Amino acid sequence: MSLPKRFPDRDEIAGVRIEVEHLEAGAYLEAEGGVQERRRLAGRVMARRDMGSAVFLDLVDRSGRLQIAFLKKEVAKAVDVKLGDVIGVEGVPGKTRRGEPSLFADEGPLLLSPIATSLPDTFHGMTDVEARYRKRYLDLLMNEDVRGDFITRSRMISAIRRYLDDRGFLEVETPVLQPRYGGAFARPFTTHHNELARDFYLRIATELYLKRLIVGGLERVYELGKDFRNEGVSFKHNPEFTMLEWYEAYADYRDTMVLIENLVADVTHEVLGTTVVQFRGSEIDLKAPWRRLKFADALEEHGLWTRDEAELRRRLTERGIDCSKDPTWAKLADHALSVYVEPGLIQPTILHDYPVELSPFARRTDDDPGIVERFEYYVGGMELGNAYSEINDHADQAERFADQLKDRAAGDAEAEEGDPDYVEALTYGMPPTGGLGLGIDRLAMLLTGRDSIRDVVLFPALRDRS
RNA sequence: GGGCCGUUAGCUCAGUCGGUAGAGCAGGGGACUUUUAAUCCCAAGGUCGUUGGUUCGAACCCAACACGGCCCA
Repeated sequence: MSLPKRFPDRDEIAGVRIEVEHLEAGAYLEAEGGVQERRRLAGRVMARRDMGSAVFLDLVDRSGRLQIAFLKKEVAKAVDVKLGDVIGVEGVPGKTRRGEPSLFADEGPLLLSPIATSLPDTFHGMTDVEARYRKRYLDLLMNEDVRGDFITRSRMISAIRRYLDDRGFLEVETPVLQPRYGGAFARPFTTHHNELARDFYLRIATELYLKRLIVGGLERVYELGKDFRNEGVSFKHNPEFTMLEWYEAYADYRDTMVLIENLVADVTHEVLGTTVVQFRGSEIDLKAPWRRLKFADALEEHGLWTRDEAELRRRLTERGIDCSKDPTWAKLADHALSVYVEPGLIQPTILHDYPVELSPFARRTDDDPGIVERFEYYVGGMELGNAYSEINDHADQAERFADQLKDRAAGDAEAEEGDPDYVEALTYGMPPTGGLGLGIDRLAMLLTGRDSIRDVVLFPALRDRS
């Protein structure tokens, strides 16, 4: 026997539920003239209450859950479905005598796809964290809140696209396979192209390609896609993660600050109906404007602002910090920041004016050549992203790459390798440009109130179970 | 990398002092005229994460390993 290949003219369960909301107990949904309305629903059977000559099913689709009532004896006797079957039903919407919104089916359900195994416990759901990640389809099926979180994530992403599209940004796609990697401090994944007989890196950022497009005159571009970093896994790190980068010609980092704080606030309000979120035990308000804090002031608050490498190392070591893996001043300052400053940045904070050593693509400030026009923005003690006024002078950029190579020689494996092809692009001239990156998974954590990136990534990276 | 915790039926969990495996839900069979985790009866369901060790005997004690979680670095 062949099962149906389609179930046309389907209604959404949530919509039917709203339609019957106003009815009295025991009433049916009627159109003008007293004719009973009919609706067609499809979904998964998530509960069954069998009375013998009356059968009740709970049917679940993406939008919600509704009871299906089979009250005619012959029909009820023929209802042969088990928990987890995918069925289609047709009937009259209404409320039972006890007031439960229901679809009253006058014929048996149409089996669309039978379950060949058993669903997890429908009362306790699936709670084993490892099982939830490995069999996400069951997690989504059994846990409505999980389903809701991924719907929230999806809405958030489309709202971000809409926000940028409406402001004249062009969505573009640049290579995932790159002959050189750059645009961030991270170790890459390596792969091999057989025909071209060469290795490629999976991108760690889209930055250098997107800025070539600014050279090319596209003026406002963004890319929303996966980056890959061959690093540890934690509550805020997954080896592949979703990143938004945008570049805006004729803007500087102050313009970018205003754009990002408004984007996050507006997108959050559009998705959640409020700018207030709960995250890791804190109530956080994402509405603009956000607090501004200078990098140097942030470290000075903790008595850690000095440009002297030995002195900074001494102060950190004095406090019990292991600096053995921090070969440069830049690494030490970054370490100090992540230990003493970041965890305290709970309400949205724009940390700006970074030391030049940490920022190989950012333009120097007018006042101090050791400081660059760069900011990172933090919420809930977590970095959401990074932005700067982009270097558009080829000689300056070449010099920064050279400085990075010195750091590399000093033992910093994450320092930039340089990219002569990118420097060449800059020799053709690039308009002054503001650029920004935003960690999409981390923003999704904030909007869903989840503590772990694994709860907002559908299929998080796990070890093999051998 | 370190510490702690966990891993028993498809799922959620018990398992006492080391004496040979239990429940609920799901699945199978049956009863039942409006149920809400419906209820009731019957039968079935297991490589106790893996590998070693101790012991007359190990789900339980010991070691290593695997996977996961939390905390620390």
